[in-house]
Amino acid sequence: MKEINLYNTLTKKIEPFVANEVGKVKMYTCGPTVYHFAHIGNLRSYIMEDVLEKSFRYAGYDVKRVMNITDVGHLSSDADSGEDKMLMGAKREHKSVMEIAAFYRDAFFEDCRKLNIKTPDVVEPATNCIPEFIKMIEKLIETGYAYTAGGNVYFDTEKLERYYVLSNQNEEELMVGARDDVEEDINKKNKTDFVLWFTKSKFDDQELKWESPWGTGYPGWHIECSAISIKHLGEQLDIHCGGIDNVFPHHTNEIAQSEAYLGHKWCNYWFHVLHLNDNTGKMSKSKGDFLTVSLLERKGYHPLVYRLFCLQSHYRKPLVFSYDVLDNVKATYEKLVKKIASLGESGELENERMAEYREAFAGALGNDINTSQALTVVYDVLKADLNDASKRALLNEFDAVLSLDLTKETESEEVDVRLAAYVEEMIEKRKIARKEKDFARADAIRDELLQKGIEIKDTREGTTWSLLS
RNA sequence: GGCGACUUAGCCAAGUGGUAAGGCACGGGACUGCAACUCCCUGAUCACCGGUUCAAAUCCGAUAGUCGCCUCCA
Repeated sequence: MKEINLYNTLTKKIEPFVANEVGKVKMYTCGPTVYHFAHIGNLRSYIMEDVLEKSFRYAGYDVKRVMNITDVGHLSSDADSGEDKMLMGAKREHKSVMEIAAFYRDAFFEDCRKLNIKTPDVVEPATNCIPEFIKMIEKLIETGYAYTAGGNVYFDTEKLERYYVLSNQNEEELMVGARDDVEEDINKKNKTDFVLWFTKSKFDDQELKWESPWGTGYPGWHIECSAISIKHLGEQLDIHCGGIDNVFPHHTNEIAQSEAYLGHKWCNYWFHVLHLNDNTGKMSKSKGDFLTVSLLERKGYHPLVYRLFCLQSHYRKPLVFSYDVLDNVKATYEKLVKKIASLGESGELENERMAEYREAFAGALGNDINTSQALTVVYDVLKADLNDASKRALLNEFDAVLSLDLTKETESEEVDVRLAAYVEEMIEKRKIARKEKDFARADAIRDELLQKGIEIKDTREGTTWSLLS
């Protein structure tokens, strides 16, 4: 097992990762609220969490990873006035909530597939776990950590010795109206209390409702993650991941309710990915326009170019998106893949000398998932005094974590036979023209092909052609 | 108002006390009818000020700028 050092939001320090159970990592990820497409900022988190998971596996750990799908209860505000995001999505598209959930869940995993993000071992929709939520809330009421008011069930943050474990907030200084569209919920005893179960939502058209001891209603957002994590990973969690914005209140509330419920410490490490910004600030779905993977594809960027864009930076740094930088990364990616493709297969594996690079790569990952440094090791390998077979083998191992399809055989696309024949004929004509030094004609042929989306290149071995994507 | 993060060449970025990795772009060169590809060469004293130290991009303090969170958000 190789050592992994991680920044822990809980302690605000980089510390060596020590699992509860030797060699095993129990990992939980806050999944998407499936009311709309994911934008590339959302996906930055999932890419970096994917790298984290794969880094653990590379280091020799056995990982069990769980992710929820929020398909109910995520309101636009935690106050009772908040509107359910799922319902907003359904109204917007004149569909049922279940249709919306299914559609955007599929879209999310399709984006993940394109970005080589591994699907977690367990993916659990919140609506599958209503009995677990109810069980947990019942115990919290029994033990005095929760109360009912105005028909809803609230968590009583005053009962905790320490509520702000992740962030150094001061209750007196909290501004409830920091966002001006948020109304204060008058049922709460403390302004940091949060809803565990809703029955009195003023939105009577809420489609999804369940029976509960407190009346027909639906669960709050925070309870989902706690209950789903405990359901699949038990009472001890090694690491919990999410976007930085979840530190407060979502993760703070998760800790509050989970530890109140369990009666002991719950999760040792908290991993948070910083945001992707654009030049106007944070990317946000509620701003209107947002960037999606398919939009990048339509603009001619392979999704893995975006993955590389993320890996080039560090997960704990704010990253600013721009097409200029993406163009840069696109060139980097294409050069890198081409260079690797030109490696031969010859030679016996030089395991002794490969060890140095394996260590450097593992060291970069173990250094708080320093992906930028890990990429440098890729370049070091390419320049190393190793035979091609050894280089290939190393890059193949590294790609288990980087997942950039570095060594993937570029499968020759099925090309229409007649098109191929036509292109070959044109190339032959151009060859003759070039021989006769009729370069105007040669260039005309090249332009004609280019207009049809075919690019030709003259190499020492002759002229090659490819379809432009 | 409170809490927190960041600031290294045109851009991305490594660096966790011993005198600045890597990548992309630009420029120069080789190759080429030209172009593309490929190969070679080329650049910074680390936001600013002060301090600690034999030694600081790296530690401490102050200043400035950028950004995030403070119940929509990954």
